[in-house]
Amino acid sequence: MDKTLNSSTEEKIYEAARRVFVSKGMEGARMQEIADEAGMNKALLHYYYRSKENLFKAVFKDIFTKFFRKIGTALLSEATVKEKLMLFIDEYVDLIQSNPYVPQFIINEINRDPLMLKSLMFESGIEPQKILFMFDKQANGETLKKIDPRHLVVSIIGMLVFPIVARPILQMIYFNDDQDVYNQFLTERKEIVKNMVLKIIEA
Amino acid sequence: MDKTLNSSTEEKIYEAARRVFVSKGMEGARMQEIADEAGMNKALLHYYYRSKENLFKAVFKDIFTKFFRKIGTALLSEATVKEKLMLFIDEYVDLIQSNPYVPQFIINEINRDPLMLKSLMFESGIEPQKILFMFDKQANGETLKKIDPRHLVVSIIGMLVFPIVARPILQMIYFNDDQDVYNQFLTERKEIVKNMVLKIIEA
DNA sequence: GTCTATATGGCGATAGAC
DNA sequence: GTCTATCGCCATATAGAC
Repeated sequence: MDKTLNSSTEEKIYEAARRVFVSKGMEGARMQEIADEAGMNKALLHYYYRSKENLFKAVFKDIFTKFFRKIGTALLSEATVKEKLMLFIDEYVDLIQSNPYVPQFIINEINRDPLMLKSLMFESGIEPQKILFMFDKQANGETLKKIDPRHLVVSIIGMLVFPIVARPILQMIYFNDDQDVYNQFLTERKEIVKNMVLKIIEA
Repeated sequence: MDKTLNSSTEEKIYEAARRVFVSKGMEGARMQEIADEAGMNKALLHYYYRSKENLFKAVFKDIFTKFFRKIGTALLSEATVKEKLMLFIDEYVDLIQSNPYVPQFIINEINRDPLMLKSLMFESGIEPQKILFMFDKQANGETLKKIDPRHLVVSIIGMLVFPIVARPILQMIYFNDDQDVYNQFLTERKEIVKNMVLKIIEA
C-alpha cells in the first residue's frame, strides 16, 4: 500500500518536496517540479507552506533530526566498545543505503547556510555531546588505548559515506560504470569496514 | 607578488570564476559576483567566455584534471605498497588542506551532471585504470593479502575527505565551534590516519 | 576592450475565479 | 481547497556607445 495514495494534500506536498529537495538541493529544486511530483498545482504549495524557504526548512529539520537520532542509538546502547562500533556500522550502512542522497544533502545545505546548525540542534533537542562523551568515557577505560574516539568515529563515517556520495566517479573508474557490480561492492563493504575497524582498535 | 595583479583580463576572470564556482557551485554562483571578484563589469565575462556554462566548464575541467593527476603521482611512484600509501596520504592531505572546497565541489557537480564524467575523462587524458591496476598488481604480491585495494583506497580517501567536507557539523558537535581546535584536529589527523592504515594492512 | 543600458526568460509568489 | 492567470524580481545574455 502506497502511503501517499490516501494521504492528505499537505502530506503529498511534503513527501514530494522531500524527494525533490534531497536529490536537487534547496537551490536546485523548483517549486514547479515539486508540484508535478505531488500531482497538483504550484499555487497549492504556497497555500500550505507559504514559501519555498518554509517548505525546505520543514523538510530539512525532519531529515536532519531523524538522521542524527539514528546515529545516537547504537552508540548509546549497553555494550562493549567493540560491540557498539559493530552495531553502529550495521545500522549506519543500512541507513545510508536506504537514503543514499541524504548525507550529501545535509552536508551541502549546512555548508550553504551554517547558521542553520545552531538553531537546528537546539530545536531538534539533539545533544551530541552526550553521545560523544559517553562514547569517550567507555572508550578510555576499555580497549581503545591510544585512539582518540573522535578520530575513530570520523574515520568510520568517512569510510561509509564516501563510496555513496562519490558513487558516479568510483563506479566509473573502478567498474567501467557497471551499476550491478558497484552495488555488490557496496554490499560487501559492510563486512570489510568492520574488519578494518577491528584491526584498528585491536592492534 | 600577487599573480593576479599583472595578469590579463581573461586570467582575472578565470581566477575569480574559479574561486566563486568552487565555493558556491555552478547553480549557486552568480555572474555578477564573479565580475565583482574580478573587479570588472559583468558584460566582460560574456565577451571572453560567451556563457556561464562555458566559463564553468573551463574551470571545472582544469580542477578535475589537476586533482586526479595529483592523486596518481603517489600511487605510480616506485616504492613498496606501504611507502606508496604513506606518500599518498601525505600528498592527499596537503592537497585538500590547501583546496578544502574542491572535493565537495567535484562530487556535487558530477552528481548534478554525471554525463560530464565520460567526456571529461576522455578529454583530460586521465587513465585511472592504469593507476588502479598498477596498484592492484603490486598489492597482490606484497603485504596486502586479504585486502581489496579498491576498498582500501576508498577508505583512505573517505577518512581524509570527510572531516573536511563535514567540517561545520563536526566542529560544532566536537569542539563547540572552536575553529582553532578543529584546525589542530585536522593537523594531527594526518599521522592518525597513517597509523590506522598501517594497522589495517599489517594485521 | 570595456562600459551602461536593456532585452529575455525563468522562478517564486500572489490575485482572483470557482 | 484547488485551479488559471499574472505579477515582480532576479539572473543570464545582448546591444550599442565610447
